Amino acid sequence: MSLRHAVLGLLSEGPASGYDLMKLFDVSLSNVWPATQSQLYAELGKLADAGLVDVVAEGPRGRKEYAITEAGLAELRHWISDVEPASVQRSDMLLRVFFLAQLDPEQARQYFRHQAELAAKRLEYMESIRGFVEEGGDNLSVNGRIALEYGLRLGRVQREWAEWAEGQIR
Amino acid sequence: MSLRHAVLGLLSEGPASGYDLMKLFDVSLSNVWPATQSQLYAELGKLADAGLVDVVAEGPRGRKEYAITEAGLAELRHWISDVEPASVQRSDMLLRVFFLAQLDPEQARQYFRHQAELAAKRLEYMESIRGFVEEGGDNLSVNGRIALEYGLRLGRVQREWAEWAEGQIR
DNA sequence: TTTCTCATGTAACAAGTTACATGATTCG
DNA sequence: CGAATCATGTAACTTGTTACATGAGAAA
Repeated sequence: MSLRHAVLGLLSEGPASGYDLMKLFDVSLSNVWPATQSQLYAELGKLADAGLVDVVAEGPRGRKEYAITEAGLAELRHWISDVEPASVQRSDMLLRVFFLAQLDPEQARQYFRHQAELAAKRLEYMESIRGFVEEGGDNLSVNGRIALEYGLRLGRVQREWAEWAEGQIR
Repeated sequence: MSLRHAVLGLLSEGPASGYDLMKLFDVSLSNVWPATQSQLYAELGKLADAGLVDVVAEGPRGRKEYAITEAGLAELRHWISDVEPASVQRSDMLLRVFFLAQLDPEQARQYFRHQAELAAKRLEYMESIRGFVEEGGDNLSVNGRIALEYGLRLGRVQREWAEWAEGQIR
């Protein structure tokens, strides 16, 4: 049920339309919780049915502006502090590692080299948006920087681990 | 389509029944790719329909033993070396971080403290299975140790990051 | 003989993906 | 006027979760 809370979280910063949320998602949450446009609109409908958000205004082109309700805020806070985050995170990158014996050693080393490169690229990307996010003083930016720091640290261990792993293949 | 390849990967080590695979999953892959029993049996059926595995023996209690086919091995190798792993990994733990402004500062610090503790517990758990996995000389164990090393390094940054983040909340 | 483990499956539902459909308004 | 952008939605499909159903064979 995390998409639901992602939407509630964005709306906790102020009212927005589905279209607004979509764009907001793309520049913020999509790195930790991707969502598609159709998923978003469907979720807004369900959220409204459940009374966690309200349609507070209707604009041109059928635009509907949503705002979080008291019940929605309560649900959001409850989710943040009382619900345990998922303990296992799926990784098809690590899944492949288990089966590397199906490749010959040089290909297996290549796999790790490639993962190291990808991690390096992600690091570069995160460094680049760091300057961009640096400015925002809003809640999302402040906490987004904490999340970004996680990404940076994660990227570094990924790169180092992949380099180490390459050396493990004899 | 990763479950499919997880099953192919396990079968690449030798024939097994759905029941065998289930137990194997629990002690190995479930940490990087959880799957339920019903998912497994369904996938085996689809895999057989697609000609990537064959039923090579039938035993007591309706037991069916599956073996990977040449086509299955080819598909597995192709997936490992030619298909890019997913670039974004969902994290509802990081998602919550974006919305921490909804809690008061002490609660937010508590959140990070709790995450640091969880990371420490996971580290302990991984240290404990490390000795256990240390022995196996089979392919799955050798590469499993490389995956485990990833888990250990990840756990350490998670703990350190959470401790750092706690200090960021003013 | 009763209980445990082995063993496979179905059904209902929730979540996520991909593609398509449609139309209003704004801007150059 | 034509193109870009704004704006919402539906449909088909795949993947994952939860719960239930059933029964054979082994061991106590």
